[in-house]
Amino acid sequence: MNIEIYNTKTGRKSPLVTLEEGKIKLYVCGITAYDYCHIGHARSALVFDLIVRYLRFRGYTVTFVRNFTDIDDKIIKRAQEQNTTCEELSQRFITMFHEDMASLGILPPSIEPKATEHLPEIIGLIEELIRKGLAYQVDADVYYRVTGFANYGALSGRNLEEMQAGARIAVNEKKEHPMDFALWKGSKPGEPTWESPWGPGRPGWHIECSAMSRKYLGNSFDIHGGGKDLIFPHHENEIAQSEGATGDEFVKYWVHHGFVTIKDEKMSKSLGNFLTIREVIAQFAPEALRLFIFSTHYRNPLDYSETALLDAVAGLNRLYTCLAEIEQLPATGNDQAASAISKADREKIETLGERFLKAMDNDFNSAQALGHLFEGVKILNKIRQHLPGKPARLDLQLLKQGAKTIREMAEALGLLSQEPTLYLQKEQEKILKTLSVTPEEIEKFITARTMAREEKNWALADEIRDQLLNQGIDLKDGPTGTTWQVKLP
RNA sequence: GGCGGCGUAGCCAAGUGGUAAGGCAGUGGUCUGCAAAACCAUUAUUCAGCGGUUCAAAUCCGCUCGCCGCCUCCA
Repeated sequence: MNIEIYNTKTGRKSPLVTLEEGKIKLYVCGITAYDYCHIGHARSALVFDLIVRYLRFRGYTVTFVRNFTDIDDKIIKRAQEQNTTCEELSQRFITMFHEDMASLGILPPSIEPKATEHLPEIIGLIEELIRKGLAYQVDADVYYRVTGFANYGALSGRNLEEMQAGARIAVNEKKEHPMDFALWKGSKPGEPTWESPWGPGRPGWHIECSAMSRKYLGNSFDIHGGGKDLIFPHHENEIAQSEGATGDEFVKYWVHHGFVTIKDEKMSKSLGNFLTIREVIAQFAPEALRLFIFSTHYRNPLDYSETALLDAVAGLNRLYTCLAEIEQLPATGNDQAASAISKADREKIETLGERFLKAMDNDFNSAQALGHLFEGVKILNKIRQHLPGKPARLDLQLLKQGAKTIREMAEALGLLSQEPTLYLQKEQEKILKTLSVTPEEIEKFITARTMAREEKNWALADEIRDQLLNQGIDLKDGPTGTTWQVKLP
């Protein structure tokens, strides 16, 4: 089995062949630190968390670099508005970002470089480009000369003529070509400044990623990722800078994920339709958000809604409930009894792992992979439900093995890592806290109801039950008495 | 205007040439005094529409309609 990856550059899926046997070098464009992260950022982080976890699960050694843009126009503007420094502002939101990532269960990258800590590398790279005739200075600015790089537009499938025809950008008279972009910007008064051969200034946006990826991963590396909106101009410009300077192929596989939408529109600040990670996880468990995001293939758009998250919570409960039920099965079974499991079901469980891997190997198709897991749950539940009083040893073995496989596979996605019974208990407690009844009160109601039931006063018994149900408590009459549980969503 | 993507059941979503995974909701059932919970079963002769290629198409090709994104900062 081999992993296939969709490459934006070729527009096709192709087998993953790494530059170095068994090793993957991965660079992902991180955030510009000037505001709270929204669920679009969460998707980005989760998608690459999935890719890193899965590649490691498949045996690769992954070096994962994700940068912070901590100097840029937006940061300068926001810092001025808040009457603070760029440094303080960006550091504050980097801290917030780390908090968000921790609560989402995102594995930390191997390296998290910041633009402002790599000025020597950035300046060096710009000098290299000037030397090669791929950049030129105008006043205090330095621009990249796009006409000097033959492949400009190859990643995004455009050419310079087309881009000019539909250009919505105001032409900057200082530039040789309208598509030339800034590598270095001379600073205006009051802005953060670094010394450079072109006078005091600061780096343009794209150059930092070229400089930092080269420093930590080399001239060529395996995978570069980000949101689809970064294809142009950001990643196009990175290629021009890096390949222009080194002459080597910059990146082998370009991986871009789709957007999170709300009511089918891209989340954006201007539309005001974005939700922060904090807002969402205040309402829903991070693991449910993870399941929700992985339930669609990473390249497709994903529409956020409360209903969709509620569905994910229900799905998570289903998975954990199945695992918890199987845990409670007896450890030993009847050696004499014949298996009560059909051949088809046995096969489905036995091939679950390989079917899961096949789906994930196919461009990280987590939606399909999760489908297999849910199918496994369905079969496991069916088998367990039909288990005789003294189940066959073989059948118990299959159930336990199936549950183990489901957990192992799910953990490769960062899911189902909690103890199933503990998870369910915690969910109960969490909801119980929001209800208006206490466990003591519930017990009192149950005692009263049991008396009513003994007197066959069904009307009163049902009234008590309905009352509790209204408050979010389900009663369950069993052979050994009445138990209760919080109604899960 | 240029480039790209999408349209599969009430909703969400896989499936990219061999006869429609999975989840949520609904319905029926097991259980129960009746319920609830849990579990099981079931739910698309059909994949936006119309043509074409093929023994065979949701999958390939063409056209039409609808939605979205990029081309400016953006995950």
